[in-house]
Amino acid sequence: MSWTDERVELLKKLWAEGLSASQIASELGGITRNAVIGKVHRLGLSGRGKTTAQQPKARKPRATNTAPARPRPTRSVGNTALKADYEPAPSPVVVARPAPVHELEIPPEERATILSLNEHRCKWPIGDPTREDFYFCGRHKEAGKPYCDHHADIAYQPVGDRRRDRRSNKD
DNA sequence: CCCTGATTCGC
DNA sequence: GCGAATCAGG
Repeated sequence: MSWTDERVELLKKLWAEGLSASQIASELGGITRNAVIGKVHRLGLSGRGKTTAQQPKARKPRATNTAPARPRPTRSVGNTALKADYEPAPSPVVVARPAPVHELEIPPEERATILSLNEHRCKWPIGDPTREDFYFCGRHKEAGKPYCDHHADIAYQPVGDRRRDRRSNKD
């Protein structure tokens, strides 16, 4: 992708609005946060209020010449599997109905937004996806699974055997 | 570990 | 000009 006028404008706008580089990167799509930051600097609009002012410490040595020895294994961009990749429930037998927001509180620090959601966080949706206060469970889970143990339990109840102890019917 | 922006420098 | 790699920090 290239920096078309449109994309640059959007970048300026979002940056001005205070979005983080990674957020902007995902908004623009097909770009990494590094690209965004790099562009921001080139445009001369860095230093957006508060940031970690950096001091000219010992710069890194860097490869001294045409070093092809640089291992660069397809760096997977942070939050790749989001938005479009989101799957409600892989289970063919049970529909994981997002529970109402009330009764279902995950500590804010543990919640996952579209941006912090990753391979290690539970993708159980909480709340109404159309609302701003929507979020994902986000608790740590085993890699490879979509949900944390708790929510996996709910999502995978066998159809003919699902009504097990619903206790308080909380999430 | 997750994230943030800042900087360097090979391309 | 671009942006990955790296750095420094939260």
